Order: sequence, then structure tokens, then C-alpha cells
Amino acid sequence: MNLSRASIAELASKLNLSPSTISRALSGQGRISEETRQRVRQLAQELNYQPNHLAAALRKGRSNTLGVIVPHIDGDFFARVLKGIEHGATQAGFNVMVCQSNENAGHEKKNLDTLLTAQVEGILVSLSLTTKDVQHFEEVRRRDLPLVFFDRVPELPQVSAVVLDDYQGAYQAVEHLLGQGCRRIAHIGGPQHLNICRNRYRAYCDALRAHDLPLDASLVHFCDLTLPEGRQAMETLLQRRPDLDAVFAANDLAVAGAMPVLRAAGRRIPQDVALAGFSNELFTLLTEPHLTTVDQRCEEMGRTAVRLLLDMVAEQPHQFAPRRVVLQPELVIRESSQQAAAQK
Amino acid sequence: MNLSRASIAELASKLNLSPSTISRALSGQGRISEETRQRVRQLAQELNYQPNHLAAALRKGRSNTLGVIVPHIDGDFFARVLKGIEHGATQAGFNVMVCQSNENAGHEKKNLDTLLTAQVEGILVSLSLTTKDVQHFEEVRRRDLPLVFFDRVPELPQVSAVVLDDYQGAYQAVEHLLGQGCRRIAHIGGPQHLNICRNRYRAYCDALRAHDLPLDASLVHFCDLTLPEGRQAMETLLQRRPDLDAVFAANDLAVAGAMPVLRAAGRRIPQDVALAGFSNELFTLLTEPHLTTVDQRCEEMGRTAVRLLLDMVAEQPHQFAPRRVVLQPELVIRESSQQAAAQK
DNA sequence: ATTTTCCGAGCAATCGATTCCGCAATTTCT
DNA sequence: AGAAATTGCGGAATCGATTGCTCGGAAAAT
Repeated sequence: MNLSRASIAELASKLNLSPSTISRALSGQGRISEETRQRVRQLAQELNYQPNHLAAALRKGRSNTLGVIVPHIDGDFFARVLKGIEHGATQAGFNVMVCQSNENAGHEKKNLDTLLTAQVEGILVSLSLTTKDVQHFEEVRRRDLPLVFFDRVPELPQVSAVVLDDYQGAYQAVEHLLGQGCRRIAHIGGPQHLNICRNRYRAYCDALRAHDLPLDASLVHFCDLTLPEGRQAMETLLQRRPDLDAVFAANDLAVAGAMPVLRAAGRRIPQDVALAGFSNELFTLLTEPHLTTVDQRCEEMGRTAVRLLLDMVAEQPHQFAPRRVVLQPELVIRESSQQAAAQK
Repeated sequence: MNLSRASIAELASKLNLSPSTISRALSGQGRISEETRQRVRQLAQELNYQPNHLAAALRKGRSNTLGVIVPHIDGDFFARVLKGIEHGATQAGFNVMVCQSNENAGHEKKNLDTLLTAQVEGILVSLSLTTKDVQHFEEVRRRDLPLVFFDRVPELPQVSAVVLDDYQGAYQAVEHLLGQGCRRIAHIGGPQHLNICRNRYRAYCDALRAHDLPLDASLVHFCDLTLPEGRQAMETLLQRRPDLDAVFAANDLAVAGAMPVLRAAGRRIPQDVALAGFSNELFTLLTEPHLTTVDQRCEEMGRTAVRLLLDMVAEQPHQFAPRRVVLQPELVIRESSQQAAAQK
């Protein structure tokens, strides 16, 4: 009973064959007799032979491993995207190494190093909030290593990326609020150096403009979209504009923070103030009333990103043109925004 | 500009040194002059040399990689444990490969194979719901590969595991409700073939018994602890026992399902009915009132599991005795259960 | 001044699988 | 039947880093 796993050499000596023959028998590549192949496979089975992935990877120069860098693993969004990624990669026979940058550009850089030395065949990245420049990804490009960004992507045209059409999603959400009869719609926005937040804000502006409504700065408040900041944002807005009749926030958490504030101020939801968020987090079904929100197609994003990456990996002379995929979000209408229906 | 990354051999030829010298210079192991070391490190820097992890791993027989198998990545709990795992592993210089079994024993087996061929140095597992026998883990043991289970663990004494003391957590929660003056406490329990759910139910029973309260089957309802099932459970319980004055559920989601039902029935929370859940999911801070719950120390569980695993990895002749760590949960008291205070 | 240490560095084997090349035997073709 | 093509397999190099052994030369010890 060998403690160490059986190697190809062992199989070879037991069958009086050469290692090369064993390799061919197992891989099915190359010229080999059916009989020998059977014998080899049989013995491999018996000895519970398991190939050493490292050795094969070293020789072939292909590790069959993909690297992923996310800001953090917990939290609905990234966990769901990761699920999609892992699923897609596994289906294609690739392993996945996961790193979290903890929203820290320095960590992100280290993660990148780790993945590079681990010889991954491609890298998926969603940028950390503190990443201001993407210099460290230059190295990846120089190595000609497939790289796909998702969700939080740099503003460069020459990179491959999978993003959600935040603009469309936000636009639809605001349109919907307008359709409910709201006219003084406030916006709780996120950090404007993030493209996603900027797009959501832009959509808010454009939607109002399209309806010939004034763009009033007093109806807009930017913050970091956490629960407490959402609460605070709502307090500020309510103070500035007691007449607001709807709130569109750049994420669900901010809305969750806002709700108790509104309620404490005696506003009914949605009768007095209609609410819409963004992300379709799980908890939007747990609030009362349920939250109207925009679904981000998390798993689809993950699957799409891997597919894109694997396509790039497959292209031999890695001379891929950068590709961009824009996923269409889906407005999920729930009670929190149904002012028209609740009004009567 | 070399497209392929620089190798040790390249460094060697550029400096007219042998590969072995380069290796020693970079690793700092072995006898080497300070001057040479500097020169080598300098050039390595300039050429942006990055070691080939695969080659080193192959030669050293150490991949510096850990494998993790979880039922699924999304959902608060596992995502948070993963965060802890990734964090702990990274700190120790290990990479992490993540697989999800999708609650499927077959997948779990395949994941295991994947990790084994990837030559991971240790494996962390939380069992899938459908895994009835753990035969497939025998192979890991025969290879003398460190293995640590967490949260969902097999009932065998000879395996290392990190679990939460569900019993204690549940007991404290029920104690707390009793302390609020509740006497007709209902329980929404989970599938009793899961040790965690069984323990929580047992604690409920024991706590009541300790206070000389009758164990009334009409106050107990088992279900799958989803949102709709929680709702339904509450309806059933309320119908059977309109006089109930508290509910302890085996998870938070069930409580979230129960809340609207209670409210619809005109019960105030916590004045008429006190509530306590289990897991301390994020959304427990988003309900009104906020939910009293039991924190599962997710990240700590992850970190602990890695530490245990790495300890085992470090022990040379892998002759580790199986170890078990039982984490103490923490009762998080919030408004939903503060009947005594709210009563006035 | 000679012997002993020690130091710095090179040589070569090694990890395990893959793959190019080549050889002998068999089959197929003119 | 002789030439050509095909088949089945072995030999040996290779991927890149590591490491035990060796060895010349310098420093230290006697």
C-alpha cells in the first residue's frame, strides 16, 4: 500500500511499458493499441492512479486554473457572481483560485502577483474601491495573459469587460417612479468615481430631463451607500426637501437605511414616498413593503465573464481584440414603489 | 522584451551564474555571498522575474494550495466563512481553490478528485445535504492529506472538525425569551436529520424543561426554514396556539417569514410576541424591529478551520490526532425580543 | 608553512507528465 | 515481391525550480 500516490513511472514498470506509452494510453492522444490502452487504464483504476496536475501543467505550460480577484467574497453580489464563475469554470474543466482585495489597491496588487506566480491561465477582476490606477494590470497584458474585468471595470476601451447596463437599469427604475406619478424624486447616489454609481446618477438625471423635470441638487445626496449612511442621507434629504415623493437609491442597502427614517417621519411607503433601489439583494423580499429594485443578473455575469475569458484563453496567438459584454438588468417591481395602485 | 516571463535560467545566463546560485540567492537559503545575492535580486527586479510556482511546487512536493468544498458559495453563511478561510490562508502564504458541491454528493466527490489531482496540501469541507456516507473522504485519509470539516460535519469521532455549539446558542436564545417573561414559546424547527437543527430543537426543549415548563407539541412546527415555509409555519402555529407569546426559530429566514404573519394578525412585536432567530444574517438589521438572533461566528469559523488545517499540514509525519473545535456562538439581543422593556 | 575549515558557486539529478523523434514490425500498395 | 506507408512503442529531452554533492580557493588554525 503505497502511501504516496502512484505515478506514471510506477504504472510503466508494473506493465513493462515506458512512461510515454502510459501517458498516451491515459490521454488517448497519439498512436496506441486498443489492447494496451485497456490494460493501462485498468491498472490505473486498480491503483487509483491520479495524475499530478502540477507536473502536467508545468510541462504543457497550461495550468488549467483561472484566478479571480474580488473586493470581498461575502455580500450577496460578489458571492452570486462567484457562483456563476465557479460553475462556468468547472464545466470547462478549469479550477478557480479566489482572492479578495478587501477593497484595497495594495492587496489587489499582491493578489495579482499571487495569481501570476501560480501560473493561472486567465484572470477575472472586479476592481477594489480604492484602486485609482490600473498600472499593475499592465504586467498581465504584457504577458499576454487573458484578462477580463467585471462589474467594476476600468474606463479603458482596450480591456475586455462584462458589465451591467447600470444606466438602463437606473433609467427604467426612475421611469417607473415617474410613471407612478412621482415628480419630486430624490436620489441617494454612490461615490462618483465609480463608473457604476456615476451611470446610475446619469440615468436619474436623464430620465428626469426626458420628462421636462428640473434637476434639483437639493434632491440629490451622495454617500457610501451603507446602511447608516443611507439613514443619514434620508434624514438630510427629508430636511432639505420635505416635499419629496420618491427616492431612487443607487443600492438596496441605502434604501433599507432610508425606510425607517421615512416611517419615523410619518411617511407611508409607497403612498407618500415611493422607493426603488438597485441590486435585488435577498433582503429586498424581507422588508415591508418589499422593495422595488433592479436585478443585476449576478450569476449570468459570472458565467459570461468566464466564457469570455475562456474564449480568450482558447485563441492560440492571444491576439484577441478586447471585447465588452453589456448585460441588461431587469427592473423588479414590488410594493415599495406602487404608489399609483396604493394611492386610491 | 520577452513575451514569456523570465526564468531562473535566463537570470543565470545573464549574470554568468548557474541556476542553482540564482535559486539560492532568491530564496536566501544556502551559502551565498551578499554581493551575489544583491546582484541577482537586482536583476530579478529589473526583469520583473516571477517564480514559476508550479515548478517549485512539483520539485518540493508542496503546492502551497488549500482546497475548499462548500455546498454553495452564495448565501451569507458560507460566503462569510469563506472570507475567513481565504483571509487565514493568504496570511499564511497559501492559495485557496474553491469548489461548490451544489448540495450534491456526486459533485462533492468530483470536487474532491479535482482538488486531489491539483495536489492541494489540505482540504476543508462542509458536507452537502445529500451526502449520506463519507466514503469518498477515505482516499484523503489514505493519502495522509490533512482534512478538516466545518459546520456540516460527519458524525465520526476520528475526523478533525470545527463546529458551532448550536445547542448553547439556542439554549441562550430561549433562556433570554424566558427571561423576558415569555411562557408560551413556540419553535419553528428545521429538518431533524441535520445535526444543527436537531441540536437547536434539543436546546429549546431543555431550556423549557429547566424552567419547569411543559413541552407542548402544538407549539412546535418543523419545516425547511425558507421564507415561505416560515410564513406558513407561523400561520399554523398561530392557529393552533393563539396564545403564544414568543417564537424561537432555527434560522432567521423563518423569522422573517413569520413577522408579516404576526403583524397581519394584529400582534405587536415584541410586546405581544417576542422573536428570536438564528444565524445573525445581515438582514436581521433591516427588519423592523431588528431581530434578536444568534451569531455563528462565520469568519472565526473560517479562520479557525484554516488554522487547524495548517497546523496539520505543518506536522511533518502527518500523524495528527483528530481535533475538534467547538465555537461558542453569541446571542445578539435586539428589539424583536425585548418584551420586558417594551411592555411597560 | 602546512593542514584544516569554510565559503561561494557549479554540476547534475530530481519532481511527474508530456512529446518529438526514431526504430522495428506489420500492413498496404504498386 | 519489393517499396512504401502505417502502427505501436521506447528513448530521451523538456518544463522551471530546487538541492545534495563536489570542488577550487581563501581564510583560519596549528
